[in-house]
Amino acid sequence: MAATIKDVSKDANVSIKTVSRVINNEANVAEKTKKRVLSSINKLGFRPNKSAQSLRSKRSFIIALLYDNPNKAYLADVQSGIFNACKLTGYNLVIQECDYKSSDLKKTIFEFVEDLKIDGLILTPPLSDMDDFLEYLDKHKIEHAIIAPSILKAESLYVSSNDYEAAYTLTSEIIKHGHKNIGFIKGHPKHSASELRFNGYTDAMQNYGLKKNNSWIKQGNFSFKSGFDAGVEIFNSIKIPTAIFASNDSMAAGIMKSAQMHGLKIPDDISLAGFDDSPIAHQIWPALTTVKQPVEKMANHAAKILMAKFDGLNEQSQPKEFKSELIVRESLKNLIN
Amino acid sequence: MAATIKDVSKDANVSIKTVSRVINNEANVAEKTKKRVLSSINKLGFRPNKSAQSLRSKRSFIIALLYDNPNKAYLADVQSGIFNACKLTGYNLVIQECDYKSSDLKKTIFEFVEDLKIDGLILTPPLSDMDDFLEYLDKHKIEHAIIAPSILKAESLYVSSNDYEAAYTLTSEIIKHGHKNIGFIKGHPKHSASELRFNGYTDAMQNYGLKKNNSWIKQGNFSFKSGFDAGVEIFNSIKIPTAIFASNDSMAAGIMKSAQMHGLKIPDDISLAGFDDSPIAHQIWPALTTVKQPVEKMANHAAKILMAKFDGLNEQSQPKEFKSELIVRESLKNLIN
DNA sequence: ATGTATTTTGACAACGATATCAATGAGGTA
DNA sequence: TACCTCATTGATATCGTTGTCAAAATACAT
Repeated sequence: MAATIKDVSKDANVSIKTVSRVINNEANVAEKTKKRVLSSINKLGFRPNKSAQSLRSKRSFIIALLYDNPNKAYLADVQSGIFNACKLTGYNLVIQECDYKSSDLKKTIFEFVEDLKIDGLILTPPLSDMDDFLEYLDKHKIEHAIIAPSILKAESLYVSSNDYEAAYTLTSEIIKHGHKNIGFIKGHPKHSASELRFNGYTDAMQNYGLKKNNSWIKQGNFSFKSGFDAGVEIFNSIKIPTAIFASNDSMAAGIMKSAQMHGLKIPDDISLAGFDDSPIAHQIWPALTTVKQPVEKMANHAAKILMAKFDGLNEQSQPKEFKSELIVRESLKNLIN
Repeated sequence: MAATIKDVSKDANVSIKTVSRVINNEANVAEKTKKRVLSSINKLGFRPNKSAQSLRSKRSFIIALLYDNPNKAYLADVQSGIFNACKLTGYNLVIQECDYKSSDLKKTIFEFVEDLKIDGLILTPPLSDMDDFLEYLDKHKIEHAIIAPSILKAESLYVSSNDYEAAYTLTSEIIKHGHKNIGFIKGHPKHSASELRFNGYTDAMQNYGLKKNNSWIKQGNFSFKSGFDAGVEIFNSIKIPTAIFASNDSMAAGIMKSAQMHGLKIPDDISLAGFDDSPIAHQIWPALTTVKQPVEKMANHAAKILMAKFDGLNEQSQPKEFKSELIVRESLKNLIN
């Protein structure tokens, strides 16, 4: 039978309350007492009963990851980052898939949080940008950390990446390779990253004095198929660009496939660039020039600042922006010389 | 403030115990009483406090998914299948990444299960085949359902797919396309599927009177890189096969990349086949001939039979074998005529 | 009508922690 | 010594359920 506080208290010859104090690292326990209690805890292999803790103290040491049908690799990275943060602190992770369009999203999540006494949530796009949902969480004092929100509110916990800059840099890189006719595939309209990336592209084009051609700019939704379809449209048009920048790698892979089916060689006939550095970026040939986002690290940090908040630690609580890294691979042709 | 059993019992004018009986669907509650209680529950919006339930009854209505660094798409599918099963029953899902090589795997999982009062586990390969771990779970009466174990024990809960048959069928299909020189890339040695798939290949070759060539048979580990490396080796050898069957799609994609870098055209110079129908199978060009496993359905069923067991339902509890589906795409050339 | 079996119900303890608040002890001051 | 303060400790109530077991109500047989 597992040991209880009572057992420990007897063994250490103190009251159960004192043991509780030690467990919870409360102030005002004499050093000597604390040592004695800790050694009893160790000796008996005592681990607090989480249900009882949770019942009394209304917290569970569980955090939840909320997501809506994201890219699988992205989800796995996020999850892994959070999980590793949890391992350090002893928190557990439950996952909750949800439908951001559902009318009872709020109710579902509220009950989920209440029932499990979830200590806090981690939100991924597109939930990260649902203002009324975020407001609802605030109103009901449901703690949460947001991954990649579009609006960075100082008072909220979030991690973000420099999507705009990275897209600007990547576009510049394409231009520096001598390209002037550059198409763009937009991402999912509900993901804030889509707009940021598009803006990065737009501003770079403008600053280098290049003109955008609207027939080379297509709306996608981050899926392979949407990239493929966009590719088909573009390649069937009268004049095709020399390079296409897709807002993520899946769509870039879709374009690559449509190009290849169209008899176009990459990068000789058309250069491509993606975003995210998902596995597919280097699993196709030629490998994609792309931008690597430290997704796992971001998620890890999101979890850390969330949990730090529970423990009243504030030092780490600053929102943090993570830098992306440009990865130049074979899919981009140098037109100069 | 959320309503408690006490509130309901007052409202329905019964004892709290009777309310508890209704909540738990226990026998021997008069129909009339039950109705009255249910309507009070509804009226007050009562939801049982899980911490209290868990504390008293030692169950949590939580199941856990255990995995060790699998393919990301596979993980996402498994997770999604389980999650959908949970949604129907009101269970929650917590995920636990673990290291199958770790020496304190047992201890970690035991404490995890005890602390959270986890009702049951779902195991994915390679954990599905760790006999001493499974024995340990049995010994400590930790309920679990196993996805794709190699040894199908009648007394345990599992779901499996027909890897052997599917590999046999796919190999036959390759042979029927006129191929005689067929290479094979083995999967991760700790995953039982690896052996089954290899056996399917071996037996098909034998039954069609074809000889295996050991320099075309390479050990991989299901990763893209291991496929790539195997491809490099094979394509650098003096004589190359006309087709290669890789035990999964990632490795097949790896081979494809190495082939393309080697200047080989697919399927004209070399035919390829994979296994799993992961996203990459159709995101590359030419798309891979492969075998589609109903991973999500399998995981869904695993979760269902596990939860059915908790509720004493046995009807659904039969282990179930799921059938894979052959998907012929462009990566396989017909050599006949 | 009576006794017996069975169904239905409720009073109260228990699960294992934390919260409240009062009691104790140590240290300092007059 | 007597008094006060503040750190340390413990007795007991409490969180919201389910488990135990006995009482009450009902059904059934004689």
